[in-house]
Amino acid sequence: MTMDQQTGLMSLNMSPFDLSPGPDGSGSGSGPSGASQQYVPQGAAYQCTSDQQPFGYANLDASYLFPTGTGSEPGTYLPTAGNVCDQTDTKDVIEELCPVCGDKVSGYHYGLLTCESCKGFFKRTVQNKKVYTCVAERACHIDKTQRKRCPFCRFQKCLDVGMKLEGEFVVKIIILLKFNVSHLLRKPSRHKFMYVGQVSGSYE
DNA sequence: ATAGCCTTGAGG
DNA sequence: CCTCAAGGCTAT
Repeated sequence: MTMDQQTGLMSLNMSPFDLSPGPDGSGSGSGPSGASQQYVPQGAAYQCTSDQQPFGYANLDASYLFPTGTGSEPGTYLPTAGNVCDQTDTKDVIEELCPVCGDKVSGYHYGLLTCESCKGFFKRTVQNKKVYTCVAERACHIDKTQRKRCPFCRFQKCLDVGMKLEGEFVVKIIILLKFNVSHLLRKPSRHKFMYVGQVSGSYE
């Protein structure tokens, strides 16, 4: 493997790959193309338990998870189809917000409702095999105004909330992760292998 | 590099 | 034919 691949994989592997299926076990790997408006992304990390700060990623903005405000102020997050907290029917009333940065969503992209910029960012990152580094502690706050500041944490958050590509490319990434990256880490992440299991299973 | 807009193609 | 998501294009 080339050095370029290695660094890329290291970058990917630093993200918490907890894309395990939701409680309904619907993690079949079916893509958004086959999804209706009921499509629920598999972003387990963003589901609701009151004490959830999974895996110690402080950049998971708690205000996105557990809104306490009225929802009237800009940037306030309320549950949407992309965030399966005990949903009331706020969807019809409140403009949907990107689970990554809180910007206005433009549709389903890579598995869930996101804004146009995060869609493009995710696309560029994956297609160009971008390798980012975080100058802080991989826990940067990501919102609409600060999303440009740390692409590492932004991409990490994209993965956290459940953005994913479909098809062969993902399988290749998973295989590479499984066979080439785990040994590079002193402490392999169990979450990574949860992800591997889910995705590889869907292609059996 | 980012983000908004446009084009394309697949599926219903 | 319509809708929607992926990818392309381009101004910033």
